[in-house]
Amino acid sequence: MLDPQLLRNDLDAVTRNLARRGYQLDKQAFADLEQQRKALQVTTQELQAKRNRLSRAIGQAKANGEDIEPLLAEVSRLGEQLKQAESELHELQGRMNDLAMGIPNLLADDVPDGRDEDDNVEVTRWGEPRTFDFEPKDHVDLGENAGLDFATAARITGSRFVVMSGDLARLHRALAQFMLDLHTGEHGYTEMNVPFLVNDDSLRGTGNLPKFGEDLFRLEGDFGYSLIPTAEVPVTNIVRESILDADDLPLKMVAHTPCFRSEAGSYGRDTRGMIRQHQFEKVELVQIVQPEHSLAAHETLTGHAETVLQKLGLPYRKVILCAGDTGFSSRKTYDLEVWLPGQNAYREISSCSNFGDFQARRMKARWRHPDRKKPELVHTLNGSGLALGRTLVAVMENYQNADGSIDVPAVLQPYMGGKAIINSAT
RNA sequence: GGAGAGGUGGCUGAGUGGUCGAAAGCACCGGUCUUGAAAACCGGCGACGGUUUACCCCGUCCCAGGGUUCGAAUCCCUGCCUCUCCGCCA
Repeated sequence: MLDPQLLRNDLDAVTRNLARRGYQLDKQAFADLEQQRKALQVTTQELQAKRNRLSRAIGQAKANGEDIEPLLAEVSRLGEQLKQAESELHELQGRMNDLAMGIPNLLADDVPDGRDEDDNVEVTRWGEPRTFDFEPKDHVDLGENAGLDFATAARITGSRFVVMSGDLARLHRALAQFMLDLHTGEHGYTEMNVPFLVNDDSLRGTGNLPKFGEDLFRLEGDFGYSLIPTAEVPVTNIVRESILDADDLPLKMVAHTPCFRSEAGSYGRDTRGMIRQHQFEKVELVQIVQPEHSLAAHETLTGHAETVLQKLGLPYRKVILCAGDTGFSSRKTYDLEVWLPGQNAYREISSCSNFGDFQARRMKARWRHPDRKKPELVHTLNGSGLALGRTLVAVMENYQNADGSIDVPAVLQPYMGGKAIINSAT
């Protein structure tokens, strides 16, 4: 949510910034609502003040044994009027809140202009895509008889699921272990294990609701819960409705969770293989920081995700998302795109965002500045470190041999019982 | 699933219809004292919103949402959560 003061006092600047995303804020409608709100709130509060005064007078008169009938008569006339004003105000505030909850975050100044992913700007590139002396396969072909089974998953559940088995299942697990150990051991994150089902307040807090409900899997029945689309939701909401001390910050948390996405609206995209699944796993980095540190934290957090790729020896590039491609809640986002020989392209494997105070305001997540009295909003950030399914794909495709076997990257071998190669015919 | 108890400020915890936004303690902040610190003493100390240059003032908030009443932390209803006992269960 944006700062309501900013919406009132600098509506033009807000509108201009949002327009960069292609979001059109109806300035006039908002200004009209705001004017109504102001008038209605003032009269309502005046009525309330009068009611309170008279009620106190009744209490005193009663205590003194005086006649309270005249006072009762006066206050009874207020009742209907007040009830009316209160419910109108309530309704109006609800409408304004709904409107505010649907407005995306303001973009950081250095976010480049652009409409969609084609306008994202490359920042850096790491590693050289390997040149093969044979025609490299993609992970689907490589996994065909080696432990990636899409047909069985389709029978068990449906499309966009996979069954992994044997060494590939273990490699997938090894990746998770490796990433968790790296982030906890070298990057200073605390490992968290969190619920995979969340309530609507949490989803509103991170910005998945009210606008993106169709992307979620929602439970039927009495529980109004949804499957998490990312660990960002439960982990960030750890600080919802709390006031943190300055020395609690920064909070750096890492969690390995499954992620569930309906992928509504992406029918026909990436239908082959493991790139876009309804269920995948991810190691997620989340930071809760003091506002003045979020810019720097965004860079280091992205660096932590990059370190995973570097240690795995996977070529990648880092891009900054353009205005039109930056997510609803984000001020600024870097994507890491890993090289996939099977697609002959760089594909997203991590997304690292700075949300500023946008999520914090929705969550009422605050901290106390040691020199200032009032609680202030924290800043939140997160990034994939990394998406496991896609990392498995990247390892398979980048480390494949002509005979279809796959070398195990050195850093993963300890997690594979020392195995240096899998899917070997011999 | 059954029975019972309870959810009050950063924390503990009093408060069962009328100046209660709420006693007290802890924590925290300022001051006195001290070479310094501690202790002691004095004072301050909730959040959000409206109005305002500011002070003031006003409103809302005692889990959430409804209701009763001139007036609700206090009474009623619904939901959520916590604890205890029993049952069941990985």
